[in-house]
Amino acid sequence: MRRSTTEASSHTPVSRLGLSREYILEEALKLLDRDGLDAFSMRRLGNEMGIGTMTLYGYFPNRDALLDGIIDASASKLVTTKASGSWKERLRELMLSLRRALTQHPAIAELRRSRPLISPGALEVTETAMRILRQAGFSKAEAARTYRVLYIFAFGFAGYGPGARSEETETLEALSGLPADTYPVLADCAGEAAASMADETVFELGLDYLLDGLEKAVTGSRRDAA
Amino acid sequence: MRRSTTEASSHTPVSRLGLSREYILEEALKLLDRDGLDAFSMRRLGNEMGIGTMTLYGYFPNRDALLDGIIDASASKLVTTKASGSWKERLRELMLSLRRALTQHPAIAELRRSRPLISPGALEVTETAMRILRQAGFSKAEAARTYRVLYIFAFGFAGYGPGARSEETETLEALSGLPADTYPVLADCAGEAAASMADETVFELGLDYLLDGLEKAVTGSRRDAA
DNA sequence: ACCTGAACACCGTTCAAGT
DNA sequence: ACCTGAACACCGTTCAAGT
Repeated sequence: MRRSTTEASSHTPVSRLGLSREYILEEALKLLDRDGLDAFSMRRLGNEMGIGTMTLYGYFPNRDALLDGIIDASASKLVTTKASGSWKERLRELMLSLRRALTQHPAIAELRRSRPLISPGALEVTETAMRILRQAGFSKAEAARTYRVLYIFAFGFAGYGPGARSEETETLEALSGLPADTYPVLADCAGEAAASMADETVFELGLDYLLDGLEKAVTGSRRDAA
Repeated sequence: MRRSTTEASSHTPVSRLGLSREYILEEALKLLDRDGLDAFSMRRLGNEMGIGTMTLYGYFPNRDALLDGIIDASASKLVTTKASGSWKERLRELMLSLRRALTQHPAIAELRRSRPLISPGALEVTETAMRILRQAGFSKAEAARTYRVLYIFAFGFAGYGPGARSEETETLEALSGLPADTYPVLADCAGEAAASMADETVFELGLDYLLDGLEKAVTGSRRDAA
C-alpha cells in the first residue's frame, strides 16, 4: 500500500539492524498474543528482539503509540469476506469472520478496550458492515446503531467470553461448591454453567438471536408502513 | 452477614487505625471508579488513605486478592430487581438493572475481564437470571448458554461501549477525516457513527434484539414439538 | 541517521523490624 | 496484633551520548 522510499526490493524502510515499524509491530503482536497485555512491556519487547529498549522509541513516540500501531496494522488484514446472499447472511458471515480473527489474535480485543477506533486500518470491517446495512435499506442512524450492537457483542465475546483465562475444571469446582440454599438454581446447573463458559458456539447463538431480532424489527416496521 | 468477633456495635473487626477489609475495599472502589484501573496501585491507595502501603498487605495477600475482593463485595449489592411479568419482561428488567449498576461502577466491568466469577457474592445476578430462564421452561444447558449471551452483551457494553474513554467530538473528527474513496459508506455516515458510539440507548436496542431472537427460538421449537 | 546506557519516578512484594 | 520502612526486581520515559 505504501510506496517505497529509496530501496527497490523492500516496500518499507529498513535500518542497519533490519528494523522497521512493520517488523517491530509484528514482533510486538507475537509477544502480545503469546503472553497477554499484562506481561507486555517495552523492555521485554526489546529484550525479546535482541535490541536496546530505547531503540523502540526511535520508531514510536511511546508505548501507547506502539499499541495503537498494532491495531492499525493488524486489523486491516484480519477480516476477508466475499459477500453473497441476503443482508442477513452476509452480515452473519462478516461477524463470524471477525470472531475468527479475534480468536487468532486475542490481543486485539484486549487492546481495543478503551482505545477507540480512529486508526484508518481498523475500520474495514465497519465499512463493510455499514455497506451491507445501508444496502439493506437501513437509515444512516439505524445502520450505525445496529453495527454498534454487533460490534460490542463480538468484542465483548472476545473480552469476556471463553478462552479468556478461566480453566473449565477450576470454574466447575467453584460452581459445584456453591451453597445450594443461596444459589439453588445455579448449584443445580453447575455443570451446564461451567460448560457454557468454555463454549465457543455461544457466539453463534448470540449472533443469531441478534440477527433474528433485527430481522423482526425490520419486517415489523415495514408492516407498520404498509 | 458475618458475625462480629469481640466488638458489639460493629459487625466487622476494626483495627486501631479504623481499618477493616470492608473499609479498604470501599476506598479502593472509589479510587478505581474515579481514576480507572490503569491508575490504580497499592502505593497510591495507601497514600490516598493516609496509611503505609504495606499495611494493606495485612488485610489482603496481594493486589489481585484485593481486586477480587472488590468484585465480591460490590457485585452483591449492585442489582436489586423485583420480578413481575413474563420471563421476557423480568429478564429485560434484570439486565437493565445490571447495566445501571455497571454504569455506576465502571471499574467492575474493567475488573471482571479475565477474572472469572468464582466469588460467591458476584453470582446473585446469575442466580436470578437462571431462575427466570428455568421457570420459563429452558433446559439447564439452554438457560446457561442463553445467560452467557446476555452476560457477555452487558459486560461487553460496559467494556467496549460508550463512556469508556472516547470523546465524541474527537471521534467525529477522526471519522469525518476518513478518505471517502476507501470508506465511502462510513464517510457518509460519520455523524451517525460518532453519535452511536456515545449513545446509551444502544444497550436497550441490542438487548431487545437478543430477547426477540430468543423468544422466536422458543416459539419456534414449540411449533416443532407440536 | 540510528542506536543506546544511565538516571528518574514509578510499580508489587518480601523481609525484618517497630509498637 | 497491627503497622511500617528499606530493599529488590520490575516498569515507561527523558536525556545526553555514542557510531
